[in-house]
Amino acid sequence: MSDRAAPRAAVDPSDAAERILARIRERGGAPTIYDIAELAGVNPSTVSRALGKPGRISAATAQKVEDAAARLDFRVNPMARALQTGKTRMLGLVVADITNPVVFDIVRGAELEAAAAGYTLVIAESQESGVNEAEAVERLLPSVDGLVLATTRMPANQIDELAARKSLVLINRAVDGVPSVLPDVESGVEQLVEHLAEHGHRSFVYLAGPDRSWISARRWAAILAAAERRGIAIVEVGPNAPTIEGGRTALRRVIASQATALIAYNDLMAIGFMQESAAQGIGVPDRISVAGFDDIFGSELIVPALTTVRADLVRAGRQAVAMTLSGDRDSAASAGLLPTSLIVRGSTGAAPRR
Amino acid sequence: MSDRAAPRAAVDPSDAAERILARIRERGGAPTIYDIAELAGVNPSTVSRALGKPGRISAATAQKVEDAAARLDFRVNPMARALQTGKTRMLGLVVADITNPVVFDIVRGAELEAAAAGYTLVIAESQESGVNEAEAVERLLPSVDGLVLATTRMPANQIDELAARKSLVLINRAVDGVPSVLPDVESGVEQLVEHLAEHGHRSFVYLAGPDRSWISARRWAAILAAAERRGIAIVEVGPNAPTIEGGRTALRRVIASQATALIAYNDLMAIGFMQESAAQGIGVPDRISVAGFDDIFGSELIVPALTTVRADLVRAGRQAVAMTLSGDRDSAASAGLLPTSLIVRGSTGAAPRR
DNA sequence: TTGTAAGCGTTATCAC
DNA sequence: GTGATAACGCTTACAA
Repeated sequence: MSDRAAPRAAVDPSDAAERILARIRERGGAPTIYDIAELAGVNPSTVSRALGKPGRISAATAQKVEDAAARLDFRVNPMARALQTGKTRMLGLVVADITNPVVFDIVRGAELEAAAAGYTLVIAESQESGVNEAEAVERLLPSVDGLVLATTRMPANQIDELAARKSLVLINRAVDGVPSVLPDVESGVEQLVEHLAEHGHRSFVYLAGPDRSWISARRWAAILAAAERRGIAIVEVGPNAPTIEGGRTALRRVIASQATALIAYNDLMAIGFMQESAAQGIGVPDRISVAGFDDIFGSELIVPALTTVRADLVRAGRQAVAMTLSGDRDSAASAGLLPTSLIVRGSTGAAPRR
Repeated sequence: MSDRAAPRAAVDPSDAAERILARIRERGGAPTIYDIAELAGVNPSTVSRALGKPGRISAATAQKVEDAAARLDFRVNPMARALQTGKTRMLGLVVADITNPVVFDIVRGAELEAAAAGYTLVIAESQESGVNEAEAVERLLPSVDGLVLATTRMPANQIDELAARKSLVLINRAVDGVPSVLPDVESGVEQLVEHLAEHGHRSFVYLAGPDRSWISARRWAAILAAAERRGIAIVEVGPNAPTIEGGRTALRRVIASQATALIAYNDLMAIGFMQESAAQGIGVPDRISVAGFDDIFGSELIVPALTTVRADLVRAGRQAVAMTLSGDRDSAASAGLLPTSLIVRGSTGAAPRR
């Protein structure tokens, strides 16, 4: 081994590091691969390779580079990398309303999956407005490698256009040719309608969500079909705001229908409806049974606790991100539907006797 | 006016646009300022100026550039801009637990303010773990211009270090020399303790939050002082997980203390405690009064509804982002404390007779 | 007011 | 296996 140090290499390496660190501090920036290259005595391109693709470099050089990088506390500049590669390693997630409990689980799932893949998640809120949503999408688009739209309000053609530009995945919305993560609405609805039918209910109201909500239409279709199959009377009341307030203000119209069971577009509306019922002295479930969708936080706190159709939203978030990253359009079909299940609680019971 | 077109400029401008668009499509990228420059017949730097600093360009040129940009559907590449300027126009927000309702409002406030300032908000979750938090911060750091840490678990020295590197603002945590947004704990606590005292309570329990939670310690200190001032007996029970489960498992220890009023670190714990009380047949507020902090979604749903100390968390989020952007350390002092207020609901009532 | 040219920190394409 | 060099798309002195 040529262990004897070359006489002219007598510079104290830790001194060199100090000198470089001082220079970095002085220019007030972060260390770059040039700094590392200098300290390790190699070319910047070698540093890039050593850090980026471990295989293609000699073990000795790789070690030198890694040591130098650690010594200088180096982190790659994501902007510079993105500029060169065209990949930002960021993902966008657009949701309608961050304060809606339904969204939390989606966000968490997406965050988990994104972080696991080394991606950074950027979240934007549309506040239930299509215009805001389009703006948010435009703002995010140049910075992200892919986009997840949860319960989007955008028209199908806009979505198509978007999908052509970026890897795009939809949650709770189907558009031909665009990958999406969808709950198996039928299965949960079937259980719910069966549960209500068993309790003697022969007349339902569906309290619809917002006007152009794809998923609200989807739920309505499933409920309608299941009710028809059993010869149960059903009407759709709406559209309504998908909020507590939306549920509250619908009370009178629902009661006027003389239905004995209410299925709300989501738990928030069901909760609003129940609050207003309580205020008006209308008994739940004695006078009317109430059910919702989503099983949000709060559904088991309210009295009576809310019967609801739950979907695994954390999984939806994870899956959407995974699909966005794979960029594989065909996986959309193969992904299948997310299972849903009925959670029976106190807000549903026997239909009142005529 | 020299209105007559120069003979050699006879190229159909819309043709030129088509040609450039085709080229862009072919190379599979987004339009750049070079494309605009070509179409508008000016230099790229002029495009940059026209788009970036409207004042410093002739109206005619500015118009040409804007038209060309619109025609090509141009958007600046944030990465390229960031690389040059060192500013990413992104802000990081690190929260302990996205699914904790307290966090929603902070997120929404931060999002609102960031969007208004043209910044993009990047959210990371630490899942209540200091290690995860440090990781998330490191991951975010190179991509953001500033950072907001909500209820951080990081040690003060790490926070100091961070603040030296980036514009940093804390929510619900104070560290010397680092700007922070803090609630006026004393005022809300004073109201709460007074409310309980008026109802005859002479013995309290404070159900503490996590071990190193600065804000839990803060609340305890305020409660302790207010109780002492009135000669009310008080003990701290904990630390506990700041969750429903944390509240549930504390029931026995709280009851054993024979206190007549419980103040929980947050609403989640208070709700957990009440759920377990109900399960054990312990009446709230007949046997023990319960109060929390935060006024989360769900606090008014549970029965009895929860008495709680509310702070304006949306405002906290907004303010934190605004402070991060201003980068003004002194504004920390001038910002003052966020007002808090007591929301009295059914979970607190008269102390049981001895 | 506008053009010229350098540079931000990486990665990719060549050579050697 | 490693070094030189040219991009990536934008901003910004400095010239003109």
